[in-house]
Amino acid sequence: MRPLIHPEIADVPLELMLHALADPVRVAIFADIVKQDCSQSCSSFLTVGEKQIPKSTLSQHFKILREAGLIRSERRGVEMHNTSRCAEVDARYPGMLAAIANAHQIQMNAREKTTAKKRSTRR
Amino acid sequence: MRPLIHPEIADVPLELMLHALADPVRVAIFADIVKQDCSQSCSSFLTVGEKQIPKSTLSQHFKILREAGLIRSERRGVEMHNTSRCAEVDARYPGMLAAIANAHQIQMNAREKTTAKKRSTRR
DNA sequence: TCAATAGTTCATATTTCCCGAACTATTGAA
DNA sequence: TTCAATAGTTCGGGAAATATGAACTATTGA
Repeated sequence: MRPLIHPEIADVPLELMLHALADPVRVAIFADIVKQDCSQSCSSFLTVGEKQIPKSTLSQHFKILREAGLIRSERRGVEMHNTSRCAEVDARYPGMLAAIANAHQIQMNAREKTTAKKRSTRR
Repeated sequence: MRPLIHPEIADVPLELMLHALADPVRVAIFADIVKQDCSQSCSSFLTVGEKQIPKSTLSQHFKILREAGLIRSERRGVEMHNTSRCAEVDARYPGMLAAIANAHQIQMNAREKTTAKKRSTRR
């Protein structure tokens, strides 16, 4: 099993970061890791929203976030300890990750509202 | 020839916007349109950086930016008039596009420096 | 009416992505 | 130590998304 790759932020093209966040599952995972910036095992994301994510897919998603310099993953016994690298990224690209995480939250809130409305009108 | 689509910002998933910007050519085009927020024809981007972009590819790129709600394209005679929709996006997701455009600029500056260094060391 | 210019659409070859199956690594128990 | 359980990774191949040449459309100016 090859070692995990954690690139220097300076070596990550901006597009790679944006690509990593340009997926509903990954941006949700990332926003979650940022919010409660303590450990987060991979398997705690086997369901994201309503969706079930297969283990192998999840592993790929974490790899993409990792190699985009957005998170750091360390083994802690049998499971993984994932933390965000926000501070490092922020030093290079100020405010970007915060703005994206914030946007994600805004979108979630907007969705919450519309699904609540749908429920109340029996749709 | 079917009419161009300009969705409401509220109808564009955040991921679609990020996806649109997660490409080196598109983020360069977008940053340029934002910077000098006057007209920018499509064909003014037939070369981006060092790269030659085929016309058909460029057309796809503009379509993706447009349908992600990031730009507005209007016909002006024989060519296209592209403007950013930053203000509208900003109303929903404050600061996000500015932070990304800024990040792109920072990356460009960093690259400028390293290529200058390479040139000076005869590489 | 025609040629020139700017962009779009279509077809398809290529690339990327998803996910089941098999594998690896760590731990705790027998 | 061996074994079972748990957490994650890797691999392979089918599905989906991209890139681009060729053909097309729309507008203008001669």
